Amino acid sequence: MPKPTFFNLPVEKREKIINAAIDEFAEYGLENASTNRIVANSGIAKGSFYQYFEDKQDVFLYLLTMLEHEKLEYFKDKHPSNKPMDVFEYFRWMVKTGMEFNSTYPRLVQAISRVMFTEGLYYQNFANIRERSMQSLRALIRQAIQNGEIDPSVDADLAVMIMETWSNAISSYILNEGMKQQDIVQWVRSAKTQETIDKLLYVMEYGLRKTESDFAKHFQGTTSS
Amino acid sequence: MPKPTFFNLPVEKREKIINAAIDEFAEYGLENASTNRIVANSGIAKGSFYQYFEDKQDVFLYLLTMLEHEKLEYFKDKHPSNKPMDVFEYFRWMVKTGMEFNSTYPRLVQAISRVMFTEGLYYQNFANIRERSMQSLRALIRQAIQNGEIDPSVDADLAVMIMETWSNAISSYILNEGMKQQDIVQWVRSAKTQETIDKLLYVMEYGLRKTESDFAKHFQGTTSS
Amino acid sequence: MPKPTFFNLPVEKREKIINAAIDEFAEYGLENASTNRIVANSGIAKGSFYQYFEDKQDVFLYLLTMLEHEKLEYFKDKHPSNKPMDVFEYFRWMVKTGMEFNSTYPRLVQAISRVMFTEGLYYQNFANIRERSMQSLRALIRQAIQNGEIDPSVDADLAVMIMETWSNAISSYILNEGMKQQDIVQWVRSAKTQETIDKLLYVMEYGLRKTESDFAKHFQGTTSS
Amino acid sequence: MPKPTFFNLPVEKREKIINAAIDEFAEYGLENASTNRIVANSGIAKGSFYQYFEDKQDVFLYLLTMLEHEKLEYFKDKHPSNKPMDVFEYFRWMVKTGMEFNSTYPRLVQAISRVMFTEGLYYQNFANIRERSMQSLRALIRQAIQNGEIDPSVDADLAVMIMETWSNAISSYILNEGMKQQDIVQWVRSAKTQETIDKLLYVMEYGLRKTESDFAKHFQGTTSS
DNA sequence: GATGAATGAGACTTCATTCAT
DNA sequence: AATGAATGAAGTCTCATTCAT
Repeated sequence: MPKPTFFNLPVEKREKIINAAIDEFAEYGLENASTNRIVANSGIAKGSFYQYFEDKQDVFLYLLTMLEHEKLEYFKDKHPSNKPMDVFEYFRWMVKTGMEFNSTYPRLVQAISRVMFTEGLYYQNFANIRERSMQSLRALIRQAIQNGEIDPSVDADLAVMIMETWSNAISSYILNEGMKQQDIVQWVRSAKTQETIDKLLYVMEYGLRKTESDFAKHFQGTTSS
Repeated sequence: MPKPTFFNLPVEKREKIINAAIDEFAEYGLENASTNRIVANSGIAKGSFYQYFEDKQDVFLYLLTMLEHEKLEYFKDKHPSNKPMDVFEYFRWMVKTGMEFNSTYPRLVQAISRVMFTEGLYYQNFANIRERSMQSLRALIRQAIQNGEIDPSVDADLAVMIMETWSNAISSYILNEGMKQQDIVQWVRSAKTQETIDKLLYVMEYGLRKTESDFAKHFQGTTSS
Repeated sequence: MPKPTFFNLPVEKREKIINAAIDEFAEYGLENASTNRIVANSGIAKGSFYQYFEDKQDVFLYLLTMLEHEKLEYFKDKHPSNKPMDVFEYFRWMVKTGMEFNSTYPRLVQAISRVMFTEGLYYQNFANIRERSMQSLRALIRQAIQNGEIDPSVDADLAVMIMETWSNAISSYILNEGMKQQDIVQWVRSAKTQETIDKLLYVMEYGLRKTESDFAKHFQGTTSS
Repeated sequence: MPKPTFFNLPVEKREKIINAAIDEFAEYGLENASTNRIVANSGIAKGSFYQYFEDKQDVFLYLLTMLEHEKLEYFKDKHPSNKPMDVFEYFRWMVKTGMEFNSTYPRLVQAISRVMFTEGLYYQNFANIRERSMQSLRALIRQAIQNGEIDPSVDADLAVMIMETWSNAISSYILNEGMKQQDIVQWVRSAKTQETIDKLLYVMEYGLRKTESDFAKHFQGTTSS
């Protein structure tokens, strides 16, 4: 985490540094990011960087908490407080709200995705964060299986993996396409984009949902650990 | 491609170099791979490396063609020649055979996946290879929609993306889990692993397959370009 | 041009670096100059070199501007303001003042001459500088032909080439001999050296000067483009 | 000098090697010439090179003797046996025949000039060769002064330097211009080129020749060592 | 005699980090 | 608190030369 000196800086300067860092990570990843370029693009001195942060990774970790914080705020505002939702409705709301959020901070999301996907596995610190967000999804799904919303013959762990995969896939698909647009926020909220998301989610949901499907017949008595 | 000098080397030496390269790419990706470490782990002189290859990327490209070649051989042997299959049966066969193949060359597959996923976007050369393999899948799916095997209200491009996503997700899931096992080949062929794959494929298939599902009702008249 | 960091250095250090660079270029030329040796002889770290300069050529370009600057200053002081001079008097003054200047900065001049003569042709940057100084000479000579000071049957371009050749020849002759002397400045200003220069110039002048020479008879009606 | 193995080679192979070497030296000079490229362009093995020659310099020295040999042959054939000539006539004949020779072996001459001018000073071996050719010129001039053909107030050493300078200047001027032509041999022998050479020589000659010039008056009683 | 693989020194350059001012 | 010069390790790549086959 940044040192106190960083938070004593005037907001403008802080933002300049953060933006330079975001651009650097988005472009080069964490390992290949150059602190030299970051300070050059921030207009701060080399030494100052090390008075604000421990090192490169420290900056990145801060971006990560920034993202978490912003995401929390964003979701808090949008939470459909009183409607009762089944797990798929909930997941759809989560994914769609996530997309909206991503389109609001596209560079930040891009930078962090870039690093998490490519180098995240090798940094212990990141593994923890990933694990945390997975656990809440797993709890949700266990509940859904108990509620009879998800076919019980589908393994809970598999279901988590499936939903996580979809969440990531949709995210990166939307972000990639969106970066080509002029106004990404508007594009994400457009009817056509929303329909695309709906279709993707529907395909997933239809595969998972408990029906009088053949699923049980196919896999009866084989539930895995 | 490697220079002729490389192919004149004794097999042992060649394999030592290749293995060192695979380990390096698997661990660090392409950009961050260190030729210094490769030569150190190969037990060859720094100058020798450049008598065998143009540069780092040259080595990687060779691994790529190696993989393509081995995969082709592997699939050729296993092709179920005379059975008529629908697209899902075909896909299931492809994915399963792919898994088996991957478990036979796990390090190589891991190294290449690592690079292709994370840095592939930035190298024009790789984009072409990726595009080539996507096209055959796209043709397959167009055919399947015409044959009435896939719900036509699902966009063909989306279906490609969905199946590709699944293929990748299953691959990396199996590979990750498999690397923890003692005998990865045996583990992949075990009944339980095969069942897991089946479940994942089934969920996908059930989402996509043309049924009297609500899919058409949901999205009728909205088919996008 | 050097980076600002270079000019912030204490004078001593700057001179140590510059001297090491001059020695290196004088000894090895530009292409073969070794930054390794330069830093070793400067007593600076390898990385520091690249905080002061872009690269080798950057250092050399700086030496070039240094020379131009010093030369300008030197000539400004010595300009014989009010005497009217014909082209040969002017050329003699220029050459002699040039020799004096060279003897003041012999190593620098030597280093730069070395590079300009041998590698100058291959660097576009240098070609321009050379061209610039030639043009003023050409203008001078055209004028002299019009004034009847130079035999018009000598081609103007040839005359330029002749005078340039002489200027260079005298320069390198004097510099070579001078480097063997203890006190080069004093040696250049000695009566004997000055007489040698006079003789060389005289031979050239006598060949070019318009007289009732046989020149016109030899080449009448044959003036080439 | 090349080892005996070299001279046992079939002529074709020998020429291929020599031509590759000439091209390399002409392009890169001696220091920067790459034996790697020479063997590549010769189509011979790396080791073979060192069975034919000691090293790079050995090849170059051989080119030098080749040039000397060819030049001698060329001049022998063309010698105007019975005409009595004064020193200037002789010099003119020498320069013009030299030009013709150069145009017959332009690449070889170019390669050697390139190296001799730029790096020759630093190789002791070359200094000797240069000295040898200068001595014959010096003897010629001493004779000419005694014969009363050259103004005795011009120092003999200076006269040598002057004539050598001219010889070089004309050589490089003609070679440079000639390399731009389609048929360099024809171009050198053309009336116009010959006239240019004549003019240059005349200017030199007129400066040096003993006349009732002011030269003696200018420099009387000052003859230097 | 011919080959070409092997070698390690040295080329240029970038890097993250420290520390005196 | 801010600066930016200093550092040397590590990066990729080329080189001339040797030597076992």
